[in-house]
Amino acid sequence: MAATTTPCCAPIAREPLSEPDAADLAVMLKAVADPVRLRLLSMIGSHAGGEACVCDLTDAFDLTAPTISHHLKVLRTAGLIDGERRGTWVYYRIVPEAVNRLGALFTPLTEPAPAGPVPASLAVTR
Amino acid sequence: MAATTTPCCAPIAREPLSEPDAADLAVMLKAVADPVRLRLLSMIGSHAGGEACVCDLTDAFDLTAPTISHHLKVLRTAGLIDGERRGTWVYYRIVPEAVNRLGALFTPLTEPAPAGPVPASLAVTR
DNA sequence: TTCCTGATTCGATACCTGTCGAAATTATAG
DNA sequence: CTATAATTTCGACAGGTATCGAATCAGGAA
Repeated sequence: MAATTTPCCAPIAREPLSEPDAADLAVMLKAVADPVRLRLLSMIGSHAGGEACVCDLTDAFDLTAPTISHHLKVLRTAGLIDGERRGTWVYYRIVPEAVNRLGALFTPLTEPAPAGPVPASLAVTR
Repeated sequence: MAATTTPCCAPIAREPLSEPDAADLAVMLKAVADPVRLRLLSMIGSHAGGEACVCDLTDAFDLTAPTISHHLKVLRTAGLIDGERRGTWVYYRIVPEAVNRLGALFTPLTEPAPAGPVPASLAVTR
């Protein structure tokens, strides 16, 4: 489901986001805009082997299993992680394309960029 | 206010995010996790001169002025934009450090990242 | 089979959030 | 000083969401 590697979207300060693109990205960002899910994503991504068992994740939080399961589902529905059952346990791993897409969106701007004349090279392309 | 250039945080898949860091980043991400605010941020960042007047922004949406003002406040509170009143109009511009911080968080991974040996030096800290 | 353990689904509840209309604020123009 | 325009603040309301306990599903072991 939703394995479509949508390329999409120049850096956020490059040109105005279209309404559909904004809506699409917002779905992904909403999934990440939560302390628990951020940590889950980080734990999964940094875990040895590139994947983590739900059993490992649950213990790190002061939350019940259903709640963790709910958060994992949100991340999976947003296309940020992918899960697979192997025997008794379920393993999740990051979907790199999705994370990279977010990284590309917030690509570095012109750095400190104090108030300058700022050449119109950054004008609205439109 | 809140001009503290919090460095913070390795790429999300590098090591598990600490609880405080996750909470901190979630605030910023919540601000961006909305279609309207995403477009506002994009319009401000890509506007000629690096700043945009509220009057310009309001017309692009099918929302009332109070609502747009609310969204701008959310973005400003999160430290993503900074506003300044000049005469009758209020101008907003992006805070590059904040956006860069998000970009760094979702920095590219090792690409396909299949199951590798990956030393257990990155286990869940707990 | 039957039991046990890991994980998800299902309701229910308390809280957060996006939106609006009305009122208040700020600054320019007559 | 009064009028007008641009923004913001203030309630208020509808819809969304994080969390839990209980029930359910999926495999492995006795």
